[in-house]
Amino acid sequence: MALRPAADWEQAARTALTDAGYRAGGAREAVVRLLAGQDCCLSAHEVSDRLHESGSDVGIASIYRALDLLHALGLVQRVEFGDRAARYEPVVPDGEHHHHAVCDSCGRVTAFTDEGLERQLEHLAGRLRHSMSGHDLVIHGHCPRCARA
Amino acid sequence: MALRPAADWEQAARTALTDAGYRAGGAREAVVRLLAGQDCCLSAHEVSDRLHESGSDVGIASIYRALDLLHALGLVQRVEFGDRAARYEPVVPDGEHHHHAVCDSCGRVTAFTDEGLERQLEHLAGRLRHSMSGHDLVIHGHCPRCARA
DNA sequence: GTTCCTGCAAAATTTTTGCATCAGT
DNA sequence: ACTGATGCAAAAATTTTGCAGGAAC
Repeated sequence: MALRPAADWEQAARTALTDAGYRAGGAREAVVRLLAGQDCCLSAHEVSDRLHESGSDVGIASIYRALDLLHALGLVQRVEFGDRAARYEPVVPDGEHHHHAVCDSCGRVTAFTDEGLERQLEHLAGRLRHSMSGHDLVIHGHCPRCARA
Repeated sequence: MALRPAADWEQAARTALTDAGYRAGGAREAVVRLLAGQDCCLSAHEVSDRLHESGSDVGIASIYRALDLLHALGLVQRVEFGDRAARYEPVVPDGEHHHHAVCDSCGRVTAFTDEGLERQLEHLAGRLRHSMSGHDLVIHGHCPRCARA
């Protein structure tokens, strides 16, 4: 299942940041560029590693600050898999939203979408009279490969 | 929405622990007793606070060990709300499963159940050929009280 | 030139582990 | 008695914050 990364999320994020009065520094820029090329979530540590691999020596504090800001602006979603590390992934406005199935054996993460599920969640939020700015569903179990073993 | 706590979860948990060869120590016993009287999730810190309030001076390490063990045995479920603290709640076998809506304003947590959602998740896991030992859905948004403001 | 951004280092939080001691079987 | 359970303290992992220097506007 190839979930395409946000083709123009990068530009949208930059515009949103500028519009909100933020300047274009090197660290935040690098984080935005990295996330834009990503089709699933990354932890702060993973962001740091990848940036260092590509020669961008961005401090971990700046990464956390960038991710916090992007989250506050609704540009990234925060996901937690139960391993005590927050992960972040781009949010495509009006675009597809995906969820994650995590294999408790090998750690493999399978992203998936389901239109019916999204509708059901909207319906649920309505029933609870709870507005919904986002949602985070994680299925735990065993991936096809590990289940066979 | 009064989600009844697991009436006999406490006994079931004790049996499961004994059957798995674990001894009945004071710390784990206290954690099990506290969780049994709980209808929603508690963080390790909250467990510690409540136990100390009721006079049980249980070390935080033992609480984490007890929660880890209960989780490994499938007796408690782990939930994360995005505030970097894992929460734990009893799992009632074959019983209802509930999810959580978290208010990003006031932090209030609303637990809810939805039979249709459960069915849909089973269906989804089947489609992904991913076994499902548990799942964790968190809706973020504003509770009725905060949405009005 | 002012103000925000960045990186380092230190701190705060949450969770895990080592180890000596204690308790359950 | 043997072995697992517990508590303390130290360590580890993740995230946040203070601050001085540098960059964007």
